[in-house]
Amino acid sequence: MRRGLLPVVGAVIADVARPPCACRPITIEPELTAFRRRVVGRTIVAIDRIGKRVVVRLSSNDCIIFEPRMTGLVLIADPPGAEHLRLRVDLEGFEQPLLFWDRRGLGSVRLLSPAEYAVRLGPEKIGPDALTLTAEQLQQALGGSQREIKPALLDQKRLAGVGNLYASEVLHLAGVHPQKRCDRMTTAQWRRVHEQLLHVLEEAILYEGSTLGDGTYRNALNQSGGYQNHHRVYDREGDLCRRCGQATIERIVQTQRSTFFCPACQTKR
DNA sequence: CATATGTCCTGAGAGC
DNA sequence: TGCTCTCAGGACATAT
Repeated sequence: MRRGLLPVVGAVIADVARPPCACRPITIEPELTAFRRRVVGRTIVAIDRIGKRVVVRLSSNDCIIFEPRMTGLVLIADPPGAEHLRLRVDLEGFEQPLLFWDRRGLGSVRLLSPAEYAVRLGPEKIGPDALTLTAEQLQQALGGSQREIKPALLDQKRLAGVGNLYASEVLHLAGVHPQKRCDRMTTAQWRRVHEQLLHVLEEAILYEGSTLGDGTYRNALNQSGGYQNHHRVYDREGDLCRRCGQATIERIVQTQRSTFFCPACQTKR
């Protein structure tokens, strides 16, 4: 999503509007009048990412934080539908505005000053990023926990950027059972989890994400991803494991979230 | 402090 | 066919 938005770096914001929407409004902070006053005329100097959020850095040093959650999209293309368009950011000299579209409306858009950013998205709130931390940092972040590894991988305060789908995929390739307790993992197992964390995320980025059955995820140009065709366990309950070719994929629930795994490839030991 | 649970939202799909 | 019900999961507030 972030990479697809890079073409708007250098653009000047001309206006911001909240298109009329029959659905319940999402969180936009501050309210639109103040939001507009602080962004119109500013230049987009960078598009960054912190954990799962898109960070649009402005020449004022303020940042627009897009938090898409499951169904939110940040687009520089026509959205998937006319409904559920939540915010439009017009750019000088650009045909296409920057859009925030969110079918379920659990996402948000926030304009943060550097001081607000430091508090709300500081290291207390967002842990080291999954794409850049070392195996030692991963073990340091989660190794002392008594929780099961799979829910621990989703704790954004300790490790940023891993979602439910990818947690299952990573553990399958690492050969680690999702119910394995963090404090009972060996250093070799942490190294394998770290290795597959990078591998899965980099591959998923290469394929532009996973567009599941409901068709929600699209890249910044409103194109489908392709990684769903490479899933080894996610949403494959009852199907044959692609790794061992023997066992079938099982589904369990951990802290209210689905987990998929192969009972043969992923040992509890 | 460390974890777990309830909540928000909409539309797809299941089951009748 | 059309209705109701369940479920999907990311982050945060609240509970244990």
